[in-house]
Amino acid sequence: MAKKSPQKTTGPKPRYSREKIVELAVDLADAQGIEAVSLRAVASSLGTGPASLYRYVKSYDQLTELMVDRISAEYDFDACTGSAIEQLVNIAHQGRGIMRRHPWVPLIVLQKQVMTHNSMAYLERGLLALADTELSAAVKLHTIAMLNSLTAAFALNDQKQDEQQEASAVNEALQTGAYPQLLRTLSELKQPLDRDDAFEQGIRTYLHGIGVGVGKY
Amino acid sequence: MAKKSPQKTTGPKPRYSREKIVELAVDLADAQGIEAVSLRAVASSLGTGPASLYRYVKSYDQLTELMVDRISAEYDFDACTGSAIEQLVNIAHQGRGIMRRHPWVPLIVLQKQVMTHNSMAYLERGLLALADTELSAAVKLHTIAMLNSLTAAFALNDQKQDEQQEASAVNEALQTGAYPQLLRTLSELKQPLDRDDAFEQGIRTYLHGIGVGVGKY
DNA sequence: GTTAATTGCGAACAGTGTTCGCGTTTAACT
DNA sequence: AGTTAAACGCGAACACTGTTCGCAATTAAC
Repeated sequence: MAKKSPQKTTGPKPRYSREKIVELAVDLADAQGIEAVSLRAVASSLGTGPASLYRYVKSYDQLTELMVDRISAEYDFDACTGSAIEQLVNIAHQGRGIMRRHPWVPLIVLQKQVMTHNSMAYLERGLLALADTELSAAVKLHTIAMLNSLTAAFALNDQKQDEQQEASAVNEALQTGAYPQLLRTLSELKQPLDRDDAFEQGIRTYLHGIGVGVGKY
Repeated sequence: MAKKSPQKTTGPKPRYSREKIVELAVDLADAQGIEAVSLRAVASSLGTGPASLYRYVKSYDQLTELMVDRISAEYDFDACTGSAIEQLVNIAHQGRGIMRRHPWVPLIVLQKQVMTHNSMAYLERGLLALADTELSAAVKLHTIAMLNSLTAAFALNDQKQDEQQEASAVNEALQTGAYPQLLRTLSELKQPLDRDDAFEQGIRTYLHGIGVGVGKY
């Protein structure tokens, strides 16, 4: 029942480690954005060249998956109590926090099916919350997948909101009168919308619509 | 009231055109994926080098935005009738079809705020559908943005579903007993879920939850 | 005919992920 | 103790990428 050692026989002791590499990559991504995470940058922050990393990581793509897996450890699933909906909302809320701390996460989880331990634990915990519902297996899986995707999509919209630059070309186009509704709506804008509320309400009603809330507790 | 000509005075006539470039780029992306769309590839399918494209396009990023703008012309907004929800569901349904034909679209719209003509027309049409509701301006804008994001997120999940590879490492992990819910749910899977229905229902209940359906018609 | 603006684009630059091959280290097996 | 074989470290190179520069060619206006 050894953990993982087909043979740990010969060869020099590894000078680095997968964990350390992923940690440095995450730090780099948090500090300077995911586009700053190149194998060269990670390797050089480790004091070596890019080729060395391939002893610990199969490809750049795998590195990004491992990065997602690492931050997925930040979930605290013990804190999820209450009804099925309440548990899932809690998970989503935590996810939102995580994606705020690590803005590069949403794009990765949206495009790749990450199947590493912590990501599977996320799935597992979501399914546990749905265990007592009447939903079919297929719907359960779909629900958890969408929970994660929704959180990510929302996080990306937050980012777009923050870095929104009003290009003068857009303003010109608005003045042509081609977009009356848009022009009017923009002029009616007063306060900028509580995005935390909108998120929680969006998640809650989405889950309710799927039928998570039928046999509530 | 000339359209756009500060001066169209001197110089040789352009040999190519922005439209043709974007068209070729879209064709390439449809046929071989967005990763096959490099400036070199587009240029060479045009019979020239990459530097030539910069007379028509500011950057690779702008090219991708123009690509999205081009496929956004495939929306038929005249076909949207009925209540506010019904109109938005129709738009979302069209978006789903578009993103199925052009699988590279979701990732771009999720990460960039595309503000070109056809994309603004999408926004405009969505706001028109919401014009008679009691929603605040901020909520209206947020609703249309989420409509687009939801469609894209769903499309990406479809893609993941299709190209899902069962890595043997994952199966091993399942057999360890660390993920009982996941194991059980996967074994209970019978039919694979009608994703078209799930999409439409998801959109519909999401919109309803926001309050689009209150003053229905 | 001169001038000035615009286009086409080869060449080069700085960057990327990835592979190869060789030297070195280590442990196991004679 | 000597041999063998597996694992590690990593410089060098490869095939790409987006982007910039500079200059020749073209065109229209003065």
